[in-house]
Formats: sequence, C-alpha cells, structure tokens
Amino acid sequence: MVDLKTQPVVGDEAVQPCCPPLTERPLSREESERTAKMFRALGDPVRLRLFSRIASFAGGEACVCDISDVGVSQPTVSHHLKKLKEAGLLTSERRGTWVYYRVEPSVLSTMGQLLVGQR
Amino acid sequence: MVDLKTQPVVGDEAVQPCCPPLTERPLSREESERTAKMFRALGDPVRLRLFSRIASFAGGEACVCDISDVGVSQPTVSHHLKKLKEAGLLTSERRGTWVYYRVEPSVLSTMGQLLVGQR
DNA sequence: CGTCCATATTGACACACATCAAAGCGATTC
DNA sequence: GAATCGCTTTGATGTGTGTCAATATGGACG
Repeated sequence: MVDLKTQPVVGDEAVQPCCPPLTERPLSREESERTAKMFRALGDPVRLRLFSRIASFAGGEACVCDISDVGVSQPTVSHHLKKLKEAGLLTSERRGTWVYYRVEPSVLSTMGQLLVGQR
Repeated sequence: MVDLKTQPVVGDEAVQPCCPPLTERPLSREESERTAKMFRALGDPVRLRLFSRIASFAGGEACVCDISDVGVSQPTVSHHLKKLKEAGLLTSERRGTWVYYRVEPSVLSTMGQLLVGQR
C-alpha cells in the first residue's frame, strides 16, 4: 500500500543540508533564492490547501481526484500541483489511470528547522 | 499611531491557535488565506534575506541602515520591509533618525508548528 | 529657519502569475 | 480501433508584484 522505496531529493537540483535557522546567520543570495522558492510555493491559498490535503491524507498520498475540489478548475489544480512539485515539496507517480502525489519526506522538517532551529 | 494592517496574522495561543499542523487535517479556505499570506511574505529572496538579517542581528533588532545592502534600491528595501510588516512577521519602531525592525516573537514558532507539529 | 540624513511614499513599467477553455496524452474498457 | 476517463499542456487574459527614479516626510543639528 505505502511504498517508501523512493527517496528523491528536494528540488530540481540536489540539495545539501539546505540552510541554518533564519535566526542563526544571514542567508546568502543563493540560499535565499532556493529557500524562497519553497516558501513561495506555499504562499498561495489554493496550493496550501492542496498541500495540506495531501499531507493529511490517509496513507500519506492522494490521487488528484481525491483533492481537486478546492474551488478552481481542474487545469488550475494541475498547474498548482506542478508548481509544488517544481519547488520540491511534492512527488508524483502515475499508477494506471490515476496520478498520486505525496509530500517529499524531508521537506517539512527542513522548512521547520529553518524557522525554529534544532528540534 | 496604530496601523491595523500591520497586526500579526497569527493569534495568541490562548485566543486563536491559528492552524493545526498541515499534516493533521486539510486547511479550511479561511485558514489557508491567512496562512498563505505569511508564507508568501517569505517567498521572495530579497525579503527572506532582510528577514534573516533582522532575525540574526545582535539584540534581536536592526536598523534599516544595518541591513539594506542587499542589492536593491533603498525604496525597494522599504517596500519589502512594509510587506513583511503587513504579513505580521515584523514590527518597527522609530528611534530618533533611525527605524528599527524586529521579528514578531510568536511568528517563528507558529509557522514552525504548522510544518512540524508539536515541539 | 535651513540643511542634511534616514526612511517612506508615489508613480510608472515590465514581468510574473493565477485562472479558464480547449486541445492533447496515457491508460482502461468495450 | 473507438470511446471514455483522469490528468496535463497550451494559449489567452486580467491581475499582482518587484523594481527604480523622483518626491515627500520626519528628525537632528547648526
């Protein structure tokens, strides 16, 4: 049911231990570019709802059809899912007719540490 | 002078616990609107650098002059600081000739909990 | 008062982006 | 193969936003 064989990286390029907490030292330009992309991806209400629906779905993944009733057209849903994927927040896999999205495992804790430091 | 548009988006824990972790349950439309505003504020590289510089500055606050060499013009810096303030992430205070910005205390942990749950 | 300094606001402009209808594509079923 | 379903891509459009130059504001100091 839940297949955890995939352990992809975050974003289109490989990501090292990302960044220290925002309170530790000023971000460099490159760090800020990379990090801003993730925050911006969650900076749209529709994307945030889609992300939250996937993250809280039973099994940790959701078919597009499970989450697409958020008040915008289906192409728009697809557009937002693509953006979340490009930001490295989601991964997707086609299984038969359906496409399943799941939250990239490392993302939540990485962004969390950026905000609050060591857990 | 009290500018209502600069009041924090996140409420105090007792008053209004903002939102549960994104993984707990799907966000409502209102919750997503409110929360997306904060993420969007950090979704620009320049703003993220400014925020990080303030957050990591000695004393927990910084004068605009301390942080404004981020590669854009002075009006643009001012514009970004205003946006961060409107999102509830920063507060500002004028002292003599200078204006000091500091991170709104509750913000980091609130956004952190949104991502990683209870600490 | 006048000048200088630090920051904010205004106005203009180019570009990014959210959105939808329509068309395309992959997989299943008949 | 044809029809259908689930989803993505394309193209068009209106709105949002990052940026700067110019200007305004507000305090400090002669």
